[in-house]
Amino acid sequence: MALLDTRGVAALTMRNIAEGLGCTQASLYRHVRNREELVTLLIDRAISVASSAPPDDADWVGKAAWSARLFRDHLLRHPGVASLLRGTERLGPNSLAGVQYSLDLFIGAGLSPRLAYAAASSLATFVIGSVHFNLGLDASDPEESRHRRLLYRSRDPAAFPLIVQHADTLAEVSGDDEFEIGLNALLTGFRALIQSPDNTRDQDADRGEACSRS
Amino acid sequence: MALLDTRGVAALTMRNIAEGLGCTQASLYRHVRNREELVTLLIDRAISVASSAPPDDADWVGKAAWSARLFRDHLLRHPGVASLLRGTERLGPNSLAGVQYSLDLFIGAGLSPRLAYAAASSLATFVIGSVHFNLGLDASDPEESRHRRLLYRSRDPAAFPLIVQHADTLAEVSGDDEFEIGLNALLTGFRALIQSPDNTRDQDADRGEACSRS
DNA sequence: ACCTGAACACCGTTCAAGT
DNA sequence: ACCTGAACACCGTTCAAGT
Repeated sequence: MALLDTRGVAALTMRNIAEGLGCTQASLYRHVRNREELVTLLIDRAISVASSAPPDDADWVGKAAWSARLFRDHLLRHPGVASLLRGTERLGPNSLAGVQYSLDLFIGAGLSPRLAYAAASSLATFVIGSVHFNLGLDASDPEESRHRRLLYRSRDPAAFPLIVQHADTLAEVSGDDEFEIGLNALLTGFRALIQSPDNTRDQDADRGEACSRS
Repeated sequence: MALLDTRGVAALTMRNIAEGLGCTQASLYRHVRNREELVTLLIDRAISVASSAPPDDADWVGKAAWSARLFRDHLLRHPGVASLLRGTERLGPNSLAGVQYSLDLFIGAGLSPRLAYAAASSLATFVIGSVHFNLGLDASDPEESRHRRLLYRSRDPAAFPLIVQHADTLAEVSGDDEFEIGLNALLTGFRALIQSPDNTRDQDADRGEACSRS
């Protein structure tokens, strides 16, 4: 039932689902406990993406970047799916397949299982967050840049001097640009993590950075 | 009206808001067009966070990390706010103040305005996405790790060998760990971006606009 | 100008009653 | 066992009518 692509997330009601399946809304509760459970099942099924493998001659950075772009493109093509993605869904089989793949990649690159898991989670967080950020904007794509330029230009120069000064430049930065630069930075950071000592093996002794919170 | 903290996002209905304000639901539409407009106004007001400045003796990496952690802690303390955050809200004055601050930081560090903007956006994307990922989990914090361990352990070893093999290690990685490692990687990547040539000035900016200034 | 009461068209969920 | 019809308690939004 990935036909929320056609009418959007707002139309994904129990009544509409039942109509599409040719039964009444009450019947759905015989197969599913909540609407939330139905959504969880739907989401995991909709993430049958990373099936196409990255080019085999690429290094691990290239493969990670390739998969991340593939995942992002898939979500951008199916905004309804993306708007339903929360963090609780790491349990479905398709999500776990993604975790398994990432672990394989990052452990093979030299990270400890712990760091590989954290790196994979960070990457997924960034990809999903990046799509969330650009959800309502792609529809108004041609107007979007102009709108942002006008918004930035008309701010108070005393309060936001840099925004006003560079309004034209900032307005031209697309969601793709942001994603590519962030993706690159993340992978560069992972590579640095590998090259530094003490991180290829797991020892949860405190590292240089202060990780403590209040 | 940040009293969605007490009852959660599901209770943020026009009827409840009106009751809290001592009027009827219909009256709200005299001051606001949609529920969405009300939410947008509410969100920007709820992001009056970064008011406390980072320590002045830190370098730009330290300041960026400090602000990112501050923002994340604020969102974790107010889950209702975080669950309403989408990407469309960069227009409010408080959000723009965050953009202005980040631009100041990254341009001062040596990035071009374009890259500084993309870096700031990536960082915000990561912070917000990280909070989204951990939203429903912090409540069940004590049980969460055990639950994940059991889930990972019971998977099919043929399909998810690495997950099963390292189940105990992976289950112990907390949301804080993931965030710290991703944050570190992002900032490391930004630093590498600065040190590489050709990035401190804007290449494809042929316009007369000055792109770097004191 | 601002507010009210009442309605409209929805929503998720439940439940006795059918077969 | 599975489905149905009808109801319940909500929701966002609108609008004639008040003051």
